[in-house]
This record gives sequence, structure tokens and C-alpha cells, in this order.
Amino acid sequence: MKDLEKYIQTYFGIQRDDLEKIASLFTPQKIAKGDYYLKQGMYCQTLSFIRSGLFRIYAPQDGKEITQWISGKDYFITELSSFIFNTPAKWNIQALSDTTLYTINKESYQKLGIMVPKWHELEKLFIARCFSILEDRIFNLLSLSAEERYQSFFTAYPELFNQVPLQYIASLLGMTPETFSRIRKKPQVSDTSKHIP
Amino acid sequence: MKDLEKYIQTYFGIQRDDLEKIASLFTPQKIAKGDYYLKQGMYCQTLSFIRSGLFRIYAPQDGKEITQWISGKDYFITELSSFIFNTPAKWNIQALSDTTLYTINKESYQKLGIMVPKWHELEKLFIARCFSILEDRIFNLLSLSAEERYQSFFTAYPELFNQVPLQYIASLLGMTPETFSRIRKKPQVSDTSKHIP
DNA sequence: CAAAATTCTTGACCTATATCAAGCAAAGCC
DNA sequence: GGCTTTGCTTGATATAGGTCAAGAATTTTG
Repeated sequence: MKDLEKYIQTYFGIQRDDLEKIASLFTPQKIAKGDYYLKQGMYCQTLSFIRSGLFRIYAPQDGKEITQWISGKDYFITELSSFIFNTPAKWNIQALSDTTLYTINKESYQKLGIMVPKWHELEKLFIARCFSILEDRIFNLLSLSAEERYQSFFTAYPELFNQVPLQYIASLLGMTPETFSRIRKKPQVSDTSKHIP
Repeated sequence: MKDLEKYIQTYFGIQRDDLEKIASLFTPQKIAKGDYYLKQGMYCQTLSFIRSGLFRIYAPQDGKEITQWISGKDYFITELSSFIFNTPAKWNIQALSDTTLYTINKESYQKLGIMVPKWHELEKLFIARCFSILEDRIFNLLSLSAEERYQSFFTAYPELFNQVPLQYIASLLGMTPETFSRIRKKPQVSDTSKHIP
């Protein structure tokens, strides 16, 4: 479980012994490609750290599927509001590949706050960072064209483009697969091939 | 400062004595119409509770102003990432009317975590709720038409429509003032006037 | 490895929304 | 109370991006 410990250490900046306490509450889990971590309407009972593989968070709407986000290695996954506030999940969370996780249930999660006094504060900072990322995403949706959103996302997450069906990326950027495909076909500004004689 | 106390009590569910401790760290402040609570590039040093009046959070982009949100009475206001992580502010926060606030500076804010043991946890829950609201907003931007977004926002915040310039609402919904105006002109489904003989 | 299922691309066409421009209405100000 | 500023509406026109449909390319599966 070194990867989880390492992540928490770099991200949360926490003591060695606290770190082991935290990690010991997580248990390994596997979810096969196509299976669900969470289905819409259920009550999310777990929080997980993705060790390997990819998940898609999405919801059906008007006969389409709106992809909200794609999460991979070294990300936490859960439906925050369902997990914390005990509400029915708004999203489906499905494995896009065979995946391995470290998972904690609610009961153990409660213990975290008792065992590690700084836990709530660290978690607060973590969620605040996520909040800020969503704010930026909203700003992009409000102010950028489809092509600019593509560029911005490609710059930030280039590795995703050969790991998941592109239609999902199109959806989370707020465009159709066709528009996505046409943007990709265009010669990109950063493409230097045309300068080679 | 009863309004702040009442808000914290209902929202955070906190003990009477803790409540007073918390409230005592905030000091009253006024910001006149048109003045700024925060300007882009500055380091946000305060967190405030809006007692009265309205603020607009926005950023310039390509010669336009993108309104990110409008906040009023009983909302907290700050730039979370700037305040917590000490980064330059991405947004401007401007008073749309004469406003009164209860404000806490960083130093006193640090004390909150010490004085009220549950503070970090409560704050975590609060930010988690904000996170969830942003998620919903993204879903709306990804899945709804301009008119549907208008309806959804109008249902949620009808009182805003006669308190702030409508162009700001248009902007935060991701449409131009012209489109906004045209949507408003259309007979609304919920408009029953046509049934009166 | 072939068949089936997905995913991606491409073209033709369409429509929601943007842009530009002008006039009108309301609000703030000496 | 007129003048100025700011905000809203409306029309004409343009365009980014959507839709539909078909085919090509992958990937998955028995």
C-alpha cells in the first residue's frame, strides 16, 4: 500500500505514524472493466483511492450520457455528496478498464477523524482544492470555444487521449463526438510537422 | 450579530457557547456600491458573511467580463483558493449595492480551528456542499440548452431577477444578454395568463 | 481468426446562439 | 427636471456546433 501512503504524504503532508494508521483502514479491491463502482440512486458507502485503471463518472440525460469526469491512478473516487450527506447518488461510476483500488467504508472513515486529529483539516484542504478545480472548469465552459476547451484539456491531460473512448472526453468538454473529431482533424498550432521541408 | 449566529447554528449545527466564540471573531464591515471586496491578482486575506447587499464574482476574458456567481445575504464570500492556499486571486469581487458584512481576517480564522475543535469538520462539510453545487452547475452547462438553464436558474433564484443587472445573470448562465432577453420575451410554460378568458 | 460490436470519421444539412447595430427605457446625477 | 449613463430589447445576419446518416477503422469476443 506504499502508493497510497506516498500519495497522502506528498499531498497531505502528514506524519509517518499517522500515515500508517490511515493506510491501514483501507482495504484492496478490484473492479473489472464495465462493472460499476456506484450506480445512480444508490447510497455511496465507500471512498476509494485508485491504484490502477480508469473510471468514468456520468449520468444519463435525455437519452444521452453526460460524462462528468474521468478519474485514474492516484485519484480518490467517491460521490462526495452521497457519501458525506447520505443522499442518493446522482452519478454512475463505471470502470473503463480492469481496476485496483484501496477502499474505506463509512465506519472506518469515521474513525479517521478520531485517530488522526488533523484529518478533518487535511480533508477540508483537499476538498477546497477540488472546489477550485471545478470553478476553473466552469470558467472554461463559460468563456472558451469548443476548440479552446479541447486544447486546454489536451494540455492538462494528454495521457487520457489514448486510454479512453474519445466520445467520453467530448462529452465532459461539452461537445458532440463529431465536433470533437473535427477539431482533432484540424492542424494544431503546436504541430510543427509543417515546418519540416 | 444575531444573523450570523443564527446562520451558523442552523447550517453548522453548533453549540451555543461555541457559536458566540465564533461570532466574536468577526467584525462588521461596509462596502459601498461599486467598490471591490477583492481584485484579481491580489491575495485574499479575509472571509466574510454577507449581512445585506449583493456581490458579483467575475473575471475579464477577451474584452468581456465573465460573471462566475452572484452572492447575497446569508452567503459567505471569499476567494477560497486565494484565502486558503495563498495564491493570487483569479476573480474580482465587486459590490452591486451598498453592502454590510461580518468579516474575519486570516489570523482570527486560524484561531477558529483552535478555539472550536469541530470547526475544521464543519468547514469541510460546508465546502463539500459547495463542491456539490458546482458539480450540478457543470452538469447543467453540459446538458441543458440556454433556455433550460434560464428556467432552472429562475426557479432556484427568482429574487435575483429584480435586484441585479440581467446581463450578469446571462453571463453566469453562459449566454449573451441578447439571448437572455429573447428567452424572457417568449411566453413561459408556467405563465397561466393565456388561460384566463 | 473471423464475426460482431464499438468507436471514430466524414459529408450534407440545420439550428441555436452569437454578433452587430440601432433604438428605447430606466436609473443615477448635477 | 433635463442630461448622461447604463442597461434592455429588437431586427438582420452570421456562424459554431449540432444532427443525421453512412462508411471506415478499431476493438472485443466466441
